[in-house]
Amino acid sequence: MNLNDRKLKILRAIIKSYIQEGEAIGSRTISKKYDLGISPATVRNEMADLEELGYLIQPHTSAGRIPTDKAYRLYVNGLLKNTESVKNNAQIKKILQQEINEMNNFIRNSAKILSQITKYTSFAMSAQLKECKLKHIQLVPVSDHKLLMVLVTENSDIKNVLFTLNKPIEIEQLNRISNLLTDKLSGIELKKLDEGLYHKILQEIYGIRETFDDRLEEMMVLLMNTIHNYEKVDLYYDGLTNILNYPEYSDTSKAKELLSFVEDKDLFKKVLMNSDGDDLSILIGNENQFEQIKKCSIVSATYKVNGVIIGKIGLIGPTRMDYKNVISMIKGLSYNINKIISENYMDLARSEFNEQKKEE
Amino acid sequence: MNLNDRKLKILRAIIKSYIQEGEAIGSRTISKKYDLGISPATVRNEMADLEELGYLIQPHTSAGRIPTDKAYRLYVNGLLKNTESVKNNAQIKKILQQEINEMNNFIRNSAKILSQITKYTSFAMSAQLKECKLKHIQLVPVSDHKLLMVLVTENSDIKNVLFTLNKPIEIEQLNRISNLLTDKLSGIELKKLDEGLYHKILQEIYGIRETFDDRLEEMMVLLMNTIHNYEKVDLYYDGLTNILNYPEYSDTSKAKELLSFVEDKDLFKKVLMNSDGDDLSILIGNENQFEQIKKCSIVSATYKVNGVIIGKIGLIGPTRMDYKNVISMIKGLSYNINKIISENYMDLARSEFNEQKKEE
DNA sequence: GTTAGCACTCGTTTAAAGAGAGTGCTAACA
DNA sequence: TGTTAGCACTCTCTTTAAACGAGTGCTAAC
Repeated sequence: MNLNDRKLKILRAIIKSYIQEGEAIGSRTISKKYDLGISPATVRNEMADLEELGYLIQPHTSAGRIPTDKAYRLYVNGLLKNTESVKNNAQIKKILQQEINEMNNFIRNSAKILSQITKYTSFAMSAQLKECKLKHIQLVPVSDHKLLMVLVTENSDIKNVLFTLNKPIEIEQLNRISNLLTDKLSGIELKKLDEGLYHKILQEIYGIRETFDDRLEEMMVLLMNTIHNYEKVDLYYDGLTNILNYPEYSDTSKAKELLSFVEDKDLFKKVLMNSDGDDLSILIGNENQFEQIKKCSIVSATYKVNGVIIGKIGLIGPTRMDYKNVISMIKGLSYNINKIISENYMDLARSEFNEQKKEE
Repeated sequence: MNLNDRKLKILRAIIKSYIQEGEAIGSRTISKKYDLGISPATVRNEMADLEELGYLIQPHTSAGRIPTDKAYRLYVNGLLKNTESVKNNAQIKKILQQEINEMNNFIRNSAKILSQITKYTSFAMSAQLKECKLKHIQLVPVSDHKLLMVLVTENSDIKNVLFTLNKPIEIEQLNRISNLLTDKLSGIELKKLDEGLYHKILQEIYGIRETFDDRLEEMMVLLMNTIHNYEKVDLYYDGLTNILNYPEYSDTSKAKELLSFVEDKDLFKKVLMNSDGDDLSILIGNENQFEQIKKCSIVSATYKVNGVIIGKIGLIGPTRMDYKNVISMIKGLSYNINKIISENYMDLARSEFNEQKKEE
């Protein structure tokens, strides 16, 4: 038994209907609404076949049928081939108009708008520091025994790390050390900064000036430890309560199960870090690793600087998600995000910048 | 008609029962469980009086009675007089054991633990930048046209602000400007930094060195604008889904109403900023300003550095909140937070520091 | 002032009946 | 051989009615 053209048409009709209505659909409705020119009885036969093939299930005898994860996967794969991406959506254009200064805010705002448009729960995750190359290191005094290290990566990402010192240190010395660290460490991928490289760099430094700074070694050790322990990945979500709009979660205990899962950032980070690094990743129902979200789908896209993935943005919702809309939205969004990031962080021409230039 | 001793006892019994069970309570149960030595009929008479006085209401004729906001207020005021605060709670002590480097993380963790202990939704809010005095300013290059300004306040709070420049600037110059800004602006309350003071400072600077830096004025303007527009207050919450445990919110639409309200950080910030600056603030039901949370109570405490309030931490839950427990928890928590903050950020002796010292 | 007794109220639970949607199967049709 | 009408059957959801029960307010007695 094969998926002939008619079966496909019927399946698509069922999927579309279920995505919209959220209720099992019967043969009569299919043949009437989606006029395929065949009678309910014929549709019934085909539906029985589709069930046998694993694309449909019946919640109970006298109900209609609903699509399985397998059906959604087929449907989504079909959608992905005819890649349409919304580039001119008015709401997505709002994102373009944002004043973007801080990357984090920009991404968060984008996620917020995404959830508002789609009515699903959106999220945004930054990449791990380890994946990045350093560009600049600056030490800033905070109090006598507290010291802030600002790490600027080549993607123009900024990380703050606070230290506790055992004795105060003067600003001039901080600046000298900052410059030295920047000089020696810029361009190096943080994950490569292991014991070996660390000693090599220290050697180099001592090679230049025999007795430079008694605090330098302490700083280097702290820096090393920090980078090795810095697993922190920012995770942000918005529109959590959108989940409560869907009848799937009208039962509070079901809603709680899902919301608790999403609220647990560590858990949710695992989900996202395990999803592949494709530009567009779609995980449908059982394709998810964790039990609590096996009735959900997650659609996410990456955003990049210099071709390096620096984060993910996407949506989570019920498996009967409006994939068509969601995919084109997220494609359009990530296209725009990447465009804006490169305009802003690659120091290319930027409208605002050009305007200011004229006035000089 | 007055609130005599017996009425008070009965009212307290009803409140305690309702807080625990969440269900209207009748005269029979009161007289049996809380053996006050009076019959149900007598309790009934008193309950009728209490209803007339506005302390109780009946959901419907044949139901028991539940306390009104007025009753909770009376009860809470009573609790506040006999100030007990949990200082030795094992779970709160966990907070003491945290490794605290960054203030934000420390406060967030504390809020997280608070929600885990109490099973309500916790929040933590940082104070506005404007309220603080500056201690150090450091400019850090991010890219050719991006510049990071790190502001360190006297409370050792750290704020990052990103600028877009219209032409690149060298590191040496950045450091010089940083030093100058720090020199001139440290100790000044940010909200006092208005047009007048700004010009005065610029004059002073030009007085010292006639032509110092052509970029200095640009920096000052940016700084000014930033500080004036920097309304950002961090708001964090945890245990959002705890709300779903309470029968009050077993109806998804009710849950959604409340959760959406809390999720809207701007709205929730307003609530918190309007609450008084007392060490402990309790808003019960209708005492709240916004319709969406008039069936909730909010209990919050402040935390301080140098006597200046730098944030609030607290809980939101149904009006039948376990005030007794919550109050003592939050009191104990804020006591410990303040203790830890002063130990860490006032550069007083700290155990870890002392241990390190020995090894020298 | 307190309490037992009792009629009354009203939401909740339980059971039964009915409606409705949809199916699978059979037999007839093109 | 594929398609379709007809029909009995299944199962959930809704409706209706009855019984239940918790709690009250009032009255009269203690």
